[in-house]
Amino acid sequence: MARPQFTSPDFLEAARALACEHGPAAVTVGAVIERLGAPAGSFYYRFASRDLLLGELWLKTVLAFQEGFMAAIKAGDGLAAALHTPAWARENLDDACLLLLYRRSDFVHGDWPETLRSGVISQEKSFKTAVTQFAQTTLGSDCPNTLRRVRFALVEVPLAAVRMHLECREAPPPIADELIRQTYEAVITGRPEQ
Amino acid sequence: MARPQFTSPDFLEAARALACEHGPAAVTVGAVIERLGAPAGSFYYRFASRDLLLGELWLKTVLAFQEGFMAAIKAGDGLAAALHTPAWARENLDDACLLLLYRRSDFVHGDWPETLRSGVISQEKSFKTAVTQFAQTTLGSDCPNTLRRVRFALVEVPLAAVRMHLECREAPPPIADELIRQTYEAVITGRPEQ
DNA sequence: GTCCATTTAGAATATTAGTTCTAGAATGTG
DNA sequence: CACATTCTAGAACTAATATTCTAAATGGAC
Repeated sequence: MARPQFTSPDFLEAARALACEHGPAAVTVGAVIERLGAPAGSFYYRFASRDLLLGELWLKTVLAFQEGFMAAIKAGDGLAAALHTPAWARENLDDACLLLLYRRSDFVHGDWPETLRSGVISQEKSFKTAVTQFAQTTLGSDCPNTLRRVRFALVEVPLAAVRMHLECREAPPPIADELIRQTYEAVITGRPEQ
Repeated sequence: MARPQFTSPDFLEAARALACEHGPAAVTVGAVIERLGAPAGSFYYRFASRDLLLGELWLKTVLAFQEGFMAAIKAGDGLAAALHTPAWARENLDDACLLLLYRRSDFVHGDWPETLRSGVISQEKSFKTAVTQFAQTTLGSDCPNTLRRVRFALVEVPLAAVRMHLECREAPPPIADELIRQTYEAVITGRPEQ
């Protein structure tokens, strides 16, 4: 059998480079194969479609990100979970640009390919249950407003604090962590009952 | 002279509707003229290019948003400026979806058309000087970290608090304001010196 | 060495979208 | 009632992109 010259990871890596430099829209099949010097046939031998490539790229990246977040939140350490965003972004600048600067729908519009659907659903689910569990055990409630509060402090604010730096392709500076921490204390620690 | 049947505002309005429902990428010339029942020629009689249409749409919307923000910040009321985002989003749900859910570069990639460039530059400039002035007069400093802090509390956090609701095309609920206020107090009011 | 699955190779095809072009209709003005 | 200007009309053109297809090269197994 012929020796594989262009493997799936090769294509994913090329796609990642293009996505974090110019956004997911720049990840055209043409651009990917040109970057790799591969023919179109080799690409379609590995991936049934462009959607599948971008879907795999996104899913792989979000799962890598979520790993540390889930560990912290399951340990009951909400502040560590909030600070995971800048920390992970520093360690994985390219992946962070790709994941945190764009929306999931920029990678896959509409319906996800059958193959990836279960992966995305389980990713969403495990995230939601972890947040709910944290709200319940740490704040003693999982009413909508408490969940909203947790999501704000653990997800939205860290993302907001980090975004402008990622837009310059720079690692988030220490002030980002400080802002996240202060917000966390005001919004979560400050009111453990409501 | 022939009576105008399809005016510039007509095209802008159709583009706005498409953009806030399906994102700026869905604003194709074909979709716009189909929505209006206009021929392609009429569109290009009003707009030199698709870029110009999307550029005008974005600029018009951002200026409408900025109006209230600038009024509050120039009055020295930082909290009011921060709360302007959810307030404006409630009053202008469609415009908010368009403006706050996407990035400027989703509307115009790369260079802006000559006609709009000065408008965009002056918009950026007036925003920056207002923020700097606020930092100086209210916090007594305009060092990078103070500016970062102000930008966080007045722009990034309000945006983060509002985004998930806009994604469902819903008005931000009161809890959004509460989170913005608590963050503002922790990050700005709480430390008027550093 | 022949055979076969694997993989490369890239030309051909299809679709979508932006833009241009030419012809003609509408309407205020002289 | 011409006539010039403004605008409509939509076919035609161009470029980019995803995808398919057929042929051939590769390299291990028998």
